[in-house]
Amino acid sequence: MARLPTVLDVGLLAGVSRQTVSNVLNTPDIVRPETRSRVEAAIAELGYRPHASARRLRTRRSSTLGIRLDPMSNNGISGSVHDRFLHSLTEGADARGLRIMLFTATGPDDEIRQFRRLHDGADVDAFVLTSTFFNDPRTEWLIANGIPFVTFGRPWGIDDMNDPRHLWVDVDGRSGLHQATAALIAEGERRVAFLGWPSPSGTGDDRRLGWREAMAEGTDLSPAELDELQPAVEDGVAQGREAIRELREAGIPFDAIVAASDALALGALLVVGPDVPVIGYDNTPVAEAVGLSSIEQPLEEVAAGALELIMGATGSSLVDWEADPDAPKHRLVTPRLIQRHRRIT
Amino acid sequence: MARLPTVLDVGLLAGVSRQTVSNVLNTPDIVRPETRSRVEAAIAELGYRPHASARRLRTRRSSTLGIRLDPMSNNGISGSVHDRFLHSLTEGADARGLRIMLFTATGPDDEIRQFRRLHDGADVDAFVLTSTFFNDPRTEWLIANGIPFVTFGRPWGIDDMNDPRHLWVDVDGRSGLHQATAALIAEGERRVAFLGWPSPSGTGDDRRLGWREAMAEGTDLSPAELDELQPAVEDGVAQGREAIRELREAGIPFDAIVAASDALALGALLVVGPDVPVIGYDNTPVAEAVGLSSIEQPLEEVAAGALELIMGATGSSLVDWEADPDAPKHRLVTPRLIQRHRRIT
DNA sequence: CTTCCGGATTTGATCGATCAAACTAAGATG
DNA sequence: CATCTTAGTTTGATCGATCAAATCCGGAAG
Repeated sequence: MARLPTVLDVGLLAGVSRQTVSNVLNTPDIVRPETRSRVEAAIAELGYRPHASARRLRTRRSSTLGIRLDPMSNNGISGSVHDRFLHSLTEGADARGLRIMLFTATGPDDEIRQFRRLHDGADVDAFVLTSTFFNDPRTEWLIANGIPFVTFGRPWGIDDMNDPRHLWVDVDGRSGLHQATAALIAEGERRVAFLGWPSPSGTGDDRRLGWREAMAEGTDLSPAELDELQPAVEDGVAQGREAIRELREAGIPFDAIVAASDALALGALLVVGPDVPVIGYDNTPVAEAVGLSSIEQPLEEVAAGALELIMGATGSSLVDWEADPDAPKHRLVTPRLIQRHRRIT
Repeated sequence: MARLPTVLDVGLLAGVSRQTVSNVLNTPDIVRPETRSRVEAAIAELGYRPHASARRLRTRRSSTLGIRLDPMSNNGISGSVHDRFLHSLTEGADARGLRIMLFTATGPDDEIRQFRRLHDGADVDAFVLTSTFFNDPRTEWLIANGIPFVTFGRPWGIDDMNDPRHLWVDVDGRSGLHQATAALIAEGERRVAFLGWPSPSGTGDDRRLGWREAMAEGTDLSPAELDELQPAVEDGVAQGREAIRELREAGIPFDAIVAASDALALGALLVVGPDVPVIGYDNTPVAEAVGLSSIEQPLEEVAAGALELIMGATGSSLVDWEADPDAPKHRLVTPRLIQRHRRIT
């Protein structure tokens, strides 16, 4: 195979220098229109493609975002969330001329090792983190090392959610649970239980709060009664099933259930039978398949928001925070309730 | 932040030249052990990381594989297959010092455009393709342009499945359906229907064949009777439901169903009730959640196989086929049946 | 008519690594 | 003792692009 054409070849054909070709590619507005079109014709004729590595070496920018592929999350049910987010992110990145590079890690420490490797090797400019948790060492490390990143998930446990060095996008789970709970109350249910995760869990506590608020607004249950109606277990179908079974055996009556995840909701479904309404969270394929109502997260919007925060509204290079301190630093998007009718007993 | 250390800095500290540092990194065996450990100490002390782009520019190798992120496949149910494959692939790649770069495309033509962009830009060395289909233009183009690739899926519709220029790994769906069908026959079922996809479909026809063979071996049904028992519809829960409904309305009796996908199987489940056994394909989270028996594809093995075919048993650079014409060119792995008991009516 | 200005373009240097060839020193060979 | 070999290491050139500074040129200003 012949050598691929370079800026020099294009320049020779168009009768200009390499730099002018480079200018046509990067700063077209400073090139005379006539020259520009001549260069563009030459590019097309030769089928020229810029050599990404050469450009990266010189500019010290990779135009690539790194993202860790989650370890097959728990039961696989909510894996579709990460999957959908990743897909939207890749599409949005493509549209901006960015690339997405994947990696895996065995835990937070290993992930930090990967951060260093990929960043120092100039493989990626910035990282997108998912599943943030309390006192996440990853974000601390990235901030300390001045490496740009954006998280899908709020900086739970940090005093200042508005730290300008920590960009984040998140879904307002509190609103989601509020919607779900309010919808059940509107249908006449009174004792709506919340099947959630053990505290502290940023996401879990936030969702629980939405439920409590809706209950306080729409029912006359006392705080003590609410406390009884909020079993907390690790995520999973089996765990959800057991939790609801125990709630029932403890003699605590409930009319309906809202859950922190579809996996928990499914576990609940397997216990309560068709007459007790259950609402899940994440709107996974499983929820759709069994006819489970669920909260849909607008992941396209989350992905678009992540890109906007880190690369600007339409840019393909990092936003310079020093220069533009007023740029937005986070975004909270609102999920919505998807109502379905049941197909499982 | 200070400038990152380079090979030169490491060499200065260790008292050797840049090239010796490079040799320690790439061909350690030609460096005197004593020198090597001195260099390694310097590397550790400075926290040196090779600049990936510089290396790529010089070597013309990116040590990166490109893979298209599938457009949210059909109903999202079987999306988990691609997801799991991608995960295994990324882990295997990490272990070899390779990276995975994602991209999306709106269709085969657009995907070919991306191939050219990523390959000419030296972003990736090779591609991993999924979901191959009849007369796939992508593989033709890649072969014509001499770009290395491996497919997850056989080259359906091509005369020569052993074309050494087309590396592939696939799961033996025929064996999977044979297992499922034989298991049902062993349990005493006789009229086992096959709910599949319209022909021609490489994967679909292959799976159907496994069913027919098992039926021919284990029952006395005539070919004409079998023809009646194989409805074919596009993939999807609704389509599966309708197909089985029509089969029933047509007055064609059946005792059990094997399906070409979990989505179709789930559709069937919604019609037949708890007494008719149904077996799906892909062992998705949905199957697990509703207690649907299904065929599990060993995706770790598929991913490992893909890497081995293209990079050699443990290598991190492309296998040179000219030099080693006897290297394996494809691999067929066997799936296995997962038996469950039903949770849906 | 000369000088200055600014837009358009070109030239020289550089990013960080590896390749290819040259060099060095110690041991083997005749 | 001079020459050859070879393992180990160094030097010069290069990959393809962009940055920074220099050059060119036509028109406005004095």
